[in-house]
Amino acid sequence: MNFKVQAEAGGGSAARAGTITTDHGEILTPIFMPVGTQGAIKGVHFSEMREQVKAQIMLSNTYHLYLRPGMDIIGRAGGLHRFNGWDRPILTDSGGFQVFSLSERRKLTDEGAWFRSHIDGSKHLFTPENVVDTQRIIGSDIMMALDECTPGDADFDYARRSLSLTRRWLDRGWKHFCETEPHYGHSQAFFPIVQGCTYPELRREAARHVADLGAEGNAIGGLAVGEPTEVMYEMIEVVNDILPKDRPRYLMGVGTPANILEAIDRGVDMMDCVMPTRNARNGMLFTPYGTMNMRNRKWADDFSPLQPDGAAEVDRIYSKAFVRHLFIAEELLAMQIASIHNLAFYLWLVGEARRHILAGDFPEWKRNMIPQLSRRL
RNA sequence: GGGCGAAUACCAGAGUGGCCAAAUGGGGCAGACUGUAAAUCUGCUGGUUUAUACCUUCGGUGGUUCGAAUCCAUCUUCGCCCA
Repeated sequence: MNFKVQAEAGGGSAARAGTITTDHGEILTPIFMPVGTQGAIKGVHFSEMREQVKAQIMLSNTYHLYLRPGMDIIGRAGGLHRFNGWDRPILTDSGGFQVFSLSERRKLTDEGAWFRSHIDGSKHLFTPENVVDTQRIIGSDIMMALDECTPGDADFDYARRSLSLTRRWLDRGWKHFCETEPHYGHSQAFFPIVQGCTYPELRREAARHVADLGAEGNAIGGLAVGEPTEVMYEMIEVVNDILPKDRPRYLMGVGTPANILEAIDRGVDMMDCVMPTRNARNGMLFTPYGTMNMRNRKWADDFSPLQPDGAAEVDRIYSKAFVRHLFIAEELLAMQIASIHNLAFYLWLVGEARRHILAGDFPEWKRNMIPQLSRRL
């Protein structure tokens, strides 16, 4: 994997535009990565991902694929790319987020994280090493370290101990990564993750440790997990001050359209979030002019296109009234259209950010966009 | 012409003497959703800007009763059956 910075926004902004090169193709940054937890983007075909969403890389999840269909199947398929047919880059999360989201069904030890499967209750141990092995079998272009995603409201003592565990796990995972080889002939990168909750001193310490590793890219985790948004922005600044500028920075699990622009402004290059797809399934559309709840009666006889100037074909061929009808009638197509729309919008948003960074007017553009994005139409 | 049944909030539909402003669904409104155990969850939905409070409601009218959506009489409308 290789990263080149092409332009910096300047004018008080840390935003930059770059290119990540992987064996499965190039990624123009800043980039948003649609989440396909189980190897599939819910409700969206890969042809739609390519032609309408214009996704350049997708996310998948080690925990889910490990449980189902299991590594035997993924391995025999020849890795996830072969298994699901997506030939562009794939990034896999390690299961660290499940340490957080399934907290009541897991137990953390120094050895690793014990999980009870959410599917059948069976017990499984994730270690920093076996999570690397699993991601080798998946064949993701970018694999993530096993970490504890610390809740945003953790007290200092908990956050300190949690970070210490994440750091020990990271050292072991990194070592194991360096000692093992890819299985399928394409190279794989390993991203360490900065934790530290909302405590700047912990974040700095974690960022220094991560930076010292010299990985091909670095991630910021444990944000948008309960802390105030302003605190999240502050943590991004604190961390990005330390993380190397010549490596991509990945802010994990963030966020709203406004969050994404603020993160880019602070020097983040990669982001992912379930929001565009999950909220789509729940009837919410994001647009450059605000959000729409497609179940509202006010769209019942609005026969204008979803978004006349939208990035996706669905924006022009389907009307608001029709999509509202599909949601009320619980037609599957409603969620498919909404998911394609939202992902296409997110990709449009980061694409515009990149364009404005290159054009040199990113700060003004961002300032104008932010108030619009959170309006309710 | 005769017989039977039914009329409940926006819709459907429970409730058959007090715990009923009235279950439940739908619809409507509002909110949530951030490295996906989520096509999910929460709240409101007669009025009175707050309410364990008051007022107006269960086809119309008139009764019985301390008390009626619930019982009685009658009228109206609708459905089914017999002529």
